[in-house]
Amino acid sequence: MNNGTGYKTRQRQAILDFLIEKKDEHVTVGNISEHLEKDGAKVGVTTIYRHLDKLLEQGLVRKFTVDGTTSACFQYADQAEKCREHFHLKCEKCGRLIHLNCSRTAELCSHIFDEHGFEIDFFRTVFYGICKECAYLSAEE
Amino acid sequence: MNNGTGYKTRQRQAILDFLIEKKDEHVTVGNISEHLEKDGAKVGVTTIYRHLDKLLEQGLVRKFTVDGTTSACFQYADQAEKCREHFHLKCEKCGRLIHLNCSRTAELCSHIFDEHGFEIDFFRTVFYGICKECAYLSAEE
DNA sequence: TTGCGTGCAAAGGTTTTGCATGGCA
DNA sequence: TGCCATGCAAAACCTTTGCACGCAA
Repeated sequence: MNNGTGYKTRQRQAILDFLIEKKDEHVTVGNISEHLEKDGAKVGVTTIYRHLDKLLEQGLVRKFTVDGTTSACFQYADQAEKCREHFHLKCEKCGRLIHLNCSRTAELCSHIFDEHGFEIDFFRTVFYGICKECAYLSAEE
Repeated sequence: MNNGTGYKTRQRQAILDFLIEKKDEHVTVGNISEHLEKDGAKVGVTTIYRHLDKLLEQGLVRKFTVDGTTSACFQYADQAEKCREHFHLKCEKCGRLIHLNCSRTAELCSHIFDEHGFEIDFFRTVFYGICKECAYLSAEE
């Protein structure tokens, strides 16, 4: 049986390494391409897109869109399995991804399912907003 | 003094009418263009983009991006104000957008702000999942 | 008449697809 | 060897810009 990761290739490893290195921030295809080229390990953008699609399916990366930007953002999904049980908050200013471990969200989820008949996809759903630090910084100005 | 609305033209009116008609939904430039063409009141996309930019400046429409979509979404601002108070559920199967008017979500939001210091952007945040109808249909098979 | 509004065509950027070649297993 | 992976080129999109012409005031 295939585990779905396909062949081990230089390209796949380079992309994954970069995503893991930048796991605390989100990166675009442009970022990946640029970085790998500087590293002397150039990978065609087509390949990058195709690997990101696969990683997305496997739940190893998450994909976001950020207002005001043109290209999609990707971020390594650390502890992917655990992330199916909680929500994620994405700060629209600093781009930080916060894992919200809070029983109240689980309750809301059950409520939405029981009363509204809607089953939430934890992996895909992201709360966008402004984090504490960024709110503080902008209030200072 | 200029009120910033510019000349009254057929095109501006047609775009505004459509935005108001669809005030409960997110519409894209493609939606607007398509609709106006079917209506026999075709407006060039360039003009649509330019008007949306102006309406944005005047605060008459809101612009945002939704995960999983390629083009920007716009919504008439009147209704948009109401949409700041509730969450949106998007079915991953049928694509339907549901406005969730439920006090429990407001409570969760206050909780997240008070306890976790994160201010949710209602406008951008969308819950992805499977709606009642689609769950029922797929269970039947 | 004046100057903004309009829309075609073209450009710029992101993402996808076709296809021949390369490389893992 | 048998597939999958790769990457170039081209296509498909979305959005913006340049420019000549149209039209509201």
